[in-house]
Amino acid sequence: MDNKSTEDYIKSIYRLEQDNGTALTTSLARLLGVGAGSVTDMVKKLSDKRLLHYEPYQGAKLTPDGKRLALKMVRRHRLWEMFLVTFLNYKWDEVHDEAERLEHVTSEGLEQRIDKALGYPKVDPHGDPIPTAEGELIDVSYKSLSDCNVSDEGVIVRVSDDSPEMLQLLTKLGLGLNTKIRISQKVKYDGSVIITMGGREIPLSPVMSKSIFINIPE
Amino acid sequence: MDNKSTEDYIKSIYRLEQDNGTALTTSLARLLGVGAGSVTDMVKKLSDKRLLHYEPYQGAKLTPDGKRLALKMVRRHRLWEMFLVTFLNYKWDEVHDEAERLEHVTSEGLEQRIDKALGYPKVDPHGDPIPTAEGELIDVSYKSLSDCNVSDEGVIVRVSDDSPEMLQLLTKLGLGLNTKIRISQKVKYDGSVIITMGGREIPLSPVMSKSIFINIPE
DNA sequence: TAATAAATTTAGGCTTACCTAAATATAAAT
DNA sequence: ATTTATATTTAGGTAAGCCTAAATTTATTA
Ligand SMILES: [Mn+2]
Ligand SMILES: [Mn+2]
Ligand SMILES: [Mn+2]
Ligand SMILES: [Mn+2]
Repeated sequence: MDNKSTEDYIKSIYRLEQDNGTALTTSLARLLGVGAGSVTDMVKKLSDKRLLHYEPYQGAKLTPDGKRLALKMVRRHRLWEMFLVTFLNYKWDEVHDEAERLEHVTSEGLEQRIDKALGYPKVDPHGDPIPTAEGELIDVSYKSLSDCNVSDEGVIVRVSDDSPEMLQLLTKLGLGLNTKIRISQKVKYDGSVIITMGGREIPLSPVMSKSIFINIPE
Repeated sequence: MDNKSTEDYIKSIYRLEQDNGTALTTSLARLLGVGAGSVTDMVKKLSDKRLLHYEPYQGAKLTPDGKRLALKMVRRHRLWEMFLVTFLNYKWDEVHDEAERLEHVTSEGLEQRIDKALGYPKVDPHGDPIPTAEGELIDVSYKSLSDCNVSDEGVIVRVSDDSPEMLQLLTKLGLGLNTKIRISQKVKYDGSVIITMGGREIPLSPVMSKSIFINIPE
């Protein structure tokens, strides 16, 4: 009945299920940093608790209860990230690990007070939407730079938050949420994308350009 | 190697050792809400980790390492309490349980930022001193109302924080930190203490008067 | 001092969340 | 259709942190 493990498993399963339709054992093991055998064990337990459906060899899918829990944890994680940035002067590359721990010791009341103190924010410091208290997640599917075409223009509305190093690099380049940029060239040779921002040309690697999302006004 | 248990044991041992010179098994068990046998187990493990000295039947005493850890946890606990009151509008009777959980997921950096955001506070919302980052605890030994004499006068500087109910009652009576009061009568019959505060007379039970501390200017 | 009571430790068990290695199932390649 | 490779599950174990009940030690009282 450990909170932390259950909650982290459910969050990871949620993510994998969103991306791939199902959460396979090995992907989960990699994401959680545990052995495959451990995952099989745990997934069975979570299935007993009716947080997910488990079909041997086919992976896991969350039940409504599981999804509710996942969204609650995502909400707490993102609220904490926002809170740390807003009230404690954290940078956007420093908040993930802290939130990863704080999310598990957050009461209903604490969640509400953080939400209120922040003025009920809609997105976290990386532009990821914050699920509502009722578990609604507004699915904003922005285009990543690698999916854009030359001369597309817009503001950065979201960046992938899985690498602090990448976030630091963006900061160094002067790129952040709300930065206005334009796609000036797509390099076929290596998949790079070259953008212009305030007159400067900035080349971005394929991985980088998959991690940055912009909103293009029609 | 769980953090939470280790840290809560060490904190409790610290408290018992301060009060009684040693932390006996049964007191610890009562304080932590576990069985006596469990305490014996755990105390041996903590002894192996050199956080305390354990003499069978004689109880436990913290080593310097143990004391350092205890003070670190007390510091984090009290900083969190102060933070919740100052930034999230918690009342003084609502912060203890939250802090009890948050203290275990607090990195060095988070501790520092909370400290800074609060302007390096010296005491928590109950008037308890906050140990410094270096582990210094200024020992302020104020007199409890039950130790005062009739016509003693001063301001409330500390209240015991182990009962939310009691804290709520104080609030209802209009008593808080910095409230100026005077001892108007000591009732021998039942051990009550009657105080005056802003003209009003307020009777306080023996337990209550042992829980309120004032500073009497010479 | 001997008997009794209270506190403490020991012994045997349980659950959770891990691990590793062996067995098995599924998918890919010949 | 086999063989081979990969993914997954099973089996057997471990360490924490807890429990209860029995044994033992220490303290109290007669
Ligand atoms: Mn987490
Ligand atoms: Mn984020
Ligand atoms: Mn605690
Ligand atoms: Mn306090």
